[in-house]
Amino acid sequence: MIQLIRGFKDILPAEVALWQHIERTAVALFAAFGFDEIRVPIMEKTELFARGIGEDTDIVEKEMYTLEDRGGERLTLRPEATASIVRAYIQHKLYADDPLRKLYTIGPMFRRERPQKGRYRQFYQIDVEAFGMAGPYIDAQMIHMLHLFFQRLGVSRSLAHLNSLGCPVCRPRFREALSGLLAQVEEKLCADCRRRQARNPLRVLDCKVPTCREAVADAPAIVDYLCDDCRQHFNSVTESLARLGVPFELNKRLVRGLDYYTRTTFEIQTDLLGAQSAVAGGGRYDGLVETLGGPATPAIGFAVGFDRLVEILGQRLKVEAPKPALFIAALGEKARREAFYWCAALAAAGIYVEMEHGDKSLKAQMKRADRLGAARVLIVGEAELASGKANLRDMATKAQSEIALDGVAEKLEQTLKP
RNA sequence: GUGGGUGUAGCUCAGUUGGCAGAGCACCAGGUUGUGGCCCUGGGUGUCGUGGGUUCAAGCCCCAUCACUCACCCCA
Repeated sequence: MIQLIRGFKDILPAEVALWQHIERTAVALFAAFGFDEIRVPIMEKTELFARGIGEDTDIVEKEMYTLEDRGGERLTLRPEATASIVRAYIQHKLYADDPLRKLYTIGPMFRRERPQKGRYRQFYQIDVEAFGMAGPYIDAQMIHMLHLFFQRLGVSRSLAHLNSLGCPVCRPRFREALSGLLAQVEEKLCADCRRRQARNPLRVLDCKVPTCREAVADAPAIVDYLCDDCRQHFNSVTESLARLGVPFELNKRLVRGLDYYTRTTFEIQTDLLGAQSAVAGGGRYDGLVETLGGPATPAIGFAVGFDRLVEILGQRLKVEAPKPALFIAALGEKARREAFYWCAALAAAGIYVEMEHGDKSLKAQMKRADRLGAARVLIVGEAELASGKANLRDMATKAQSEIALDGVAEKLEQTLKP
């Protein structure tokens, strides 16, 4: 048997209702905040991600699905959506009409990691981006919207973690101070952190090895090194969140793995997913549009881990399968033929009807009608075809009435119309 | 990429010292010659993940491999 690719997943009919529910909730909420949907390809030139996400990140270094197409071009299945949306924003000059653009997209992403709970090689994200707004209000609005989204879905046990990574003015100062401390405690750091120390010292801060945590316990906090502009921006964001009633927690260890982030970064964390605590995350990336060849444009975005959300909600939220308004129990080939056309007519009229296609006993057909939760059953056999009248049974009350077969589809449509 | 755990029926899982492949639920049929749920009776629906090896004999022991899973790592 051919099995699906490791780390990939089928979303079976039983789960799809929940996926659609989440999607509808998102779409309605985002629309109210003025976000438009954009759909971008799942494959891009490798260079886009290398430049956008950063050559030194784990994603680009070892997790991308990259291939050479028949023309020798290097292509990559997208590991995230931001780079594509930024590319589209630049390529189609979406800033020309109005530099302020609020966009979202929903779709699959690909990263070749070792699968585990809440982590797949093809996974889905709801990705939201806002371009052209430099001020702190959009930061607060995004986190507020995310909060409302989770609230509407009934996600409990989750909290927004918040930090600021500064800007090209103040981050180097912090980096230097941090490097100074790391040099002092180098012997206590794990091998990974010693490697990080040189290339990306900020990452040492979110190492989970206890000895590392201890070693950097009194490391300087980046929020203490922010320049005046960044400090003011960050204060304003936290004030707005407080006033909007969004619960959050400052987390000076919140460092994110993509190079493009500046200033505000945030994550929604939960303890319901084992080691995968982040169910949504994002931040400001004021330099990315320019890096990718567009005009200098401030921007901020976040992504929600769709699969993780499904996992959190899965146990709790049950969406009922639709039940047929009618089941036609047909006995004999002639009756089945008529039933087939009645079903077709009713479905065309928007009424959900089921029938039995095999040569089954009435008892078996009644059983199936019951299992499907059909409200009524139309029973038609040789005798009914001959007399021109069939029985219509109400499954709840067991009451049965006669219905003339002449123009029966139209009559049923009237009776069953919601 | 590293480490641990698990793979037996559609699902959840038993399977002793190596000796005929099992249970519950689900499903199908019948009890009722044309009427659902409850009940009764009957039916196992299986490449014991896969491929080798040891053995008279392997679901069980050995090797390899694949998948799932948890953790590291990373992130959504």
